[in-house]
Amino acid sequence: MEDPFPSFWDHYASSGCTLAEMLNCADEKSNSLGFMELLNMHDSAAFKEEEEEEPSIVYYSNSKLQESLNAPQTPNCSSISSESSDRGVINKEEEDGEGEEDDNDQKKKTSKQLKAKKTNQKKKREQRFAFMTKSEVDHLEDGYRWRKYGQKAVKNSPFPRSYYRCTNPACNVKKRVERSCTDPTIVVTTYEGQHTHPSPQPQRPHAPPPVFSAAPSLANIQLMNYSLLVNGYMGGGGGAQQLSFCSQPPALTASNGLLQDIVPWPAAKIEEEEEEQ
DNA sequence: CGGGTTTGACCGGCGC
DNA sequence: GCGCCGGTCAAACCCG
Repeated sequence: MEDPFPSFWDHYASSGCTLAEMLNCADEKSNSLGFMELLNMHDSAAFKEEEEEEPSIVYYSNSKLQESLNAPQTPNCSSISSESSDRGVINKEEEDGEGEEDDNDQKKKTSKQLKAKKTNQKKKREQRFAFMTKSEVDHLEDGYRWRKYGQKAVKNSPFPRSYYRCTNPACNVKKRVERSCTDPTIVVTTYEGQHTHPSPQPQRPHAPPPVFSAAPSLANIQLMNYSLLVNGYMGGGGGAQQLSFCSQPPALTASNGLLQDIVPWPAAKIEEEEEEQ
């Protein structure tokens, strides 16, 4: 089969940068394109159609890669703001200001109901983007600070799903973290929304110069999915399902830093696990 | 003491 | 209508 998405990896191969660096480079470009945005801009029209259903998934195979992404992955995106506005976000003060109850319990209930209404009105979801990483830790460092606000058991999965929210009060980006039910080493991270602030963590000093003008598309990056997703790796439990893949791995070599970490998922392992089930 | 995590409860959506 | 499930809240707790 042909590689339908050669451009990104072509750029990559000639850049001498790590994948994360390339993504970060893009983030630093004048257009303020970041990791998330780069991914989201893939066929944006189609993505918008899908954004309220399932996120797209990118698969990274090594925690090192993830660690290396500790630069903004969910960057500022002014173009999204219009979308946010039509989400009908309710000003909290406005909502809460409808009268103060003396009774705490009633207050509590009222507040919960209001919140429920809020979430209801907020039904239009933010742009979501999911990717998979092979990592031992659930919560991967991505340069932003997150506060865990919930954890739920997931049906058809022995692993709970954790809910995180960006600690910046002005930023309503959320992310969900769960492990693949079929392989505990796979962490599925789903981002929702766009950060409205820069990453609190300093950029790495040796950030390389931009090396490509054309931002990689989601499809490009999904090249990394190639072996995992062929096998329908997410199983039934994960929430993330718009799996796509490319039959051919990008022409990666082990010579470019993190790239060596992007290894094809061992099909044999998957087969083993399927036999176990 | 402030910030983050845990955890049980609650709510809405959805399928039957 | 009912039950299941995902998502969220918030009090209690933990930790540096």
